[in-house]
Amino acid sequence: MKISQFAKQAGVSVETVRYYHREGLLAVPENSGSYRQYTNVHINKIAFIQKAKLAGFTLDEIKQLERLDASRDKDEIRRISEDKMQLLETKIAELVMAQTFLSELVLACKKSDNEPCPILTELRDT
Amino acid sequence: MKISQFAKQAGVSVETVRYYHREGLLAVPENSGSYRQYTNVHINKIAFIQKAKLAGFTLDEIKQLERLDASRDKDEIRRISEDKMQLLETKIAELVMAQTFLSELVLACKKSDNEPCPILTELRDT
DNA sequence: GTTGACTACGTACCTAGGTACGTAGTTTAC
DNA sequence: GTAAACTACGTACCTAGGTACGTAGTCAAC
Repeated sequence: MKISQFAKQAGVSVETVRYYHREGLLAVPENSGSYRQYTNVHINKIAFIQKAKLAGFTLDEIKQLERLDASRDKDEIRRISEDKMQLLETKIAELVMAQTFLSELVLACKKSDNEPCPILTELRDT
Repeated sequence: MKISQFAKQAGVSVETVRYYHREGLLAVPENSGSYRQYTNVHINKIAFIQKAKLAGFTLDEIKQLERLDASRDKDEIRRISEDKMQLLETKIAELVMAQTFLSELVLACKKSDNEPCPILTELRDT
């Protein structure tokens, strides 16, 4: 299939497909005539990229995972995955703290009557 | 005090101070002689910005909060804060899903013996 | 045989929050 | 009185993951 049908099936934009080509994430398919012919191989590859993104990997890391897969370097794949989990852990903790902080402020704001909003005074003074 | 001492006390870089000036987040202090004189007012303002960042607000939103504070618009401040909490909620849920997914994969990888690493095969097939 | 849709390619632009650099003026130390 | 350090200002650059646009080629339909 040609690029626009492929992009539609893969659930990304044509520009994104080209971007992945440029970044070396997605092999450029052979031409059939003047245009590139995309196949299920490419669909699967895009699906893999999307899933790895959902798992928190960056595009660079996804490229790296592919290389390690090719070289069957299981230990390194696991190391990278564990690092990523640690990073997710940290980010989650940060966001939870922000959320807790903010929810306390909003609660205080609801309780306050005609005083100035505690959200800003707390941010200023705590 | 002059900008470099101020930046040090505020815990940001000189470039960041200037950036905040450019973005209209931090008022440019009066000159004393040829150079700007920073005071505790500016220190407090930077501290406020840092805390609001920790609470998950973007610099644009922090500017907006200041304006609403000046106009004493408590309802709008609370609305923005609740929106932000919702956004934090969503982001946290996404990260937790990524983390859960990844931890299952790493666990499967540890259990596997001489098979190919399940992390990549799962990403490919699930 | 020309219009419209599609493709390929290259380059610029976008957000967010800065960072870095070059130039020119000023102040401080010796 | 001059060299080092500091300041002000403007502009360019950075990451990440794309998006948008301009040009030129190609293909199918009418």
